[in-house]
Amino acid sequence: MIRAERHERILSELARRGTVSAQALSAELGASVATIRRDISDLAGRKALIRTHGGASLPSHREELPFDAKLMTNLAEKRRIGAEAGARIEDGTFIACGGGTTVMQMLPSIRRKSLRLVTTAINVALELRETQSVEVTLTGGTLRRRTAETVGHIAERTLRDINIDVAIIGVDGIDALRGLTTFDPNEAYVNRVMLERAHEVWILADHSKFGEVLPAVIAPAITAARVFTDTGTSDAAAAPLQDLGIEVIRV
Amino acid sequence: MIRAERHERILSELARRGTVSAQALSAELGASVATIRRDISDLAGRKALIRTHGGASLPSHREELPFDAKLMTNLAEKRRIGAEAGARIEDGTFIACGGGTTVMQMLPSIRRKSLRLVTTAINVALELRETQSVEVTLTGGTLRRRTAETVGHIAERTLRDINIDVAIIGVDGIDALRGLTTFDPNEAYVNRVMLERAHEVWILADHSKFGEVLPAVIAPAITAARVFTDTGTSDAAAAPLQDLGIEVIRV
DNA sequence: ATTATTTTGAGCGAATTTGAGCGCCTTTTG
DNA sequence: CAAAAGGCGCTCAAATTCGCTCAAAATAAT
Repeated sequence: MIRAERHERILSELARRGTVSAQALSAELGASVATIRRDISDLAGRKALIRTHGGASLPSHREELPFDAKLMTNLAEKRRIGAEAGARIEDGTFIACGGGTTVMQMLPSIRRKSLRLVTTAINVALELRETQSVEVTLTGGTLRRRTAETVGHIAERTLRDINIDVAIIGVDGIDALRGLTTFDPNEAYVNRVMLERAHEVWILADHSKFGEVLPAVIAPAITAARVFTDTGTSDAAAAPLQDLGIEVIRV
Repeated sequence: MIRAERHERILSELARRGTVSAQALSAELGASVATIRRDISDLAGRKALIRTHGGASLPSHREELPFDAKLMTNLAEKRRIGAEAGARIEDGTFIACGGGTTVMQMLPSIRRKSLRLVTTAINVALELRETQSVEVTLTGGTLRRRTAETVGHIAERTLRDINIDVAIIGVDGIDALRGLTTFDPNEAYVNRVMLERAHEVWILADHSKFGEVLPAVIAPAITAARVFTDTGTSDAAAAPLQDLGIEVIRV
């Protein structure tokens, strides 16, 4: 295992558990305690975590950090989900997407494709800025601080003027009976418009999102859609969706 | 296996896993470690990945913004110009701005103000993301790679629906006879709309911009406007503008 | 078919990383 | 409060990886 991978897994564990011991990491990652301690020192130098006696803990002010805790949770799963969805996109497609953490993990795969993309998220725009083969359009609108996504009537109107081939959205809750949900009503509404305007809908959701029902409703029921998730999603969780005729892709 | 195919597989593995070791790739692709290392070097040269000891990791494309302060010419002047313009903005104003390097230097001084701002530039949005007191709206539109600004009919339409108090734009060329100019025609046009929609126009231009005439015309003639520049701008350069009744503020 | 060019794999010294050992220090526990 | 336990910083040797050269192999050109 190379250093970068250990660093990533340390941050991922940290995001999940809040604190980690060098001992435990050593056992989990199969590296000596000395190496783990060196890694922790490296990451502490980058302010990605706080070094503590015996291990490390999450930094206090998450906002200013290079590694967002939410981005690091279930990172490996999100990568696989994103890569799988990205690999299935065909050249020439017109894509719409938001800025969820799983959607972000899709971007490395679409960088080599030739397509057009409209997004509400400045993160996505930034990440694809250098990519020659992808034409990026921003919806515009009011900027939400928490997610760096744009919402409101401007975003909505932009989307209504575009014929989208595939809408790819990450959701915070997916439930066969209660539909797709998220935290912010404004974002939910923009996502809903995206779904309405799209010929095809792909949903990215890691296993932790299944059965979750959150306040803001994107879609009250799931109809035609492809759901991408990880192998951590049980058959029992996937079955209700498949009964609705929805394709569930587990990677 | 041909080289292009290996490159493709390496990038695809990287998208899936986030990091890869040369060892693992060698086994998976059936090529020697030496060849894999050469491939990684090639891809690193194209900035498609980051070479690390023992393998490679995904690149982060977010830190290569054109507004890197280190690369900026006349930085000190731009800071003074931006600070002066920012200081003159009153609370409650509705501002429009682009994303020029000088405009970026204005942002620190508007952090503490309470105002609304519409911008074409994702950098501005990103910079003000954490600022509670400033409500940020993005115009949306097609993303220009070089400047990270949005242009086109979407940006234009957003601006046409807003009554702007002050439009603050950085220009690449300012000349009393030939007007305001910049490099990109698309950006020039969006800036023109911004000027039309604004009750007041403030122009930020360091001394190097005076007398410059560039291909894309923002405004063929300068009418009512305030020009902010540095003390490096000579009286001779400022006089023609002042003769037109334009206020030139040198800081 | 033969020659020229490019690509690949292996070998080797240099550089980097890793893991273990050993006093010293911090935390815990009785 | 003192002793024990565990963690830290440090050094050093072993293990890996790197950069480089060179010959074999594959590919392209004549």
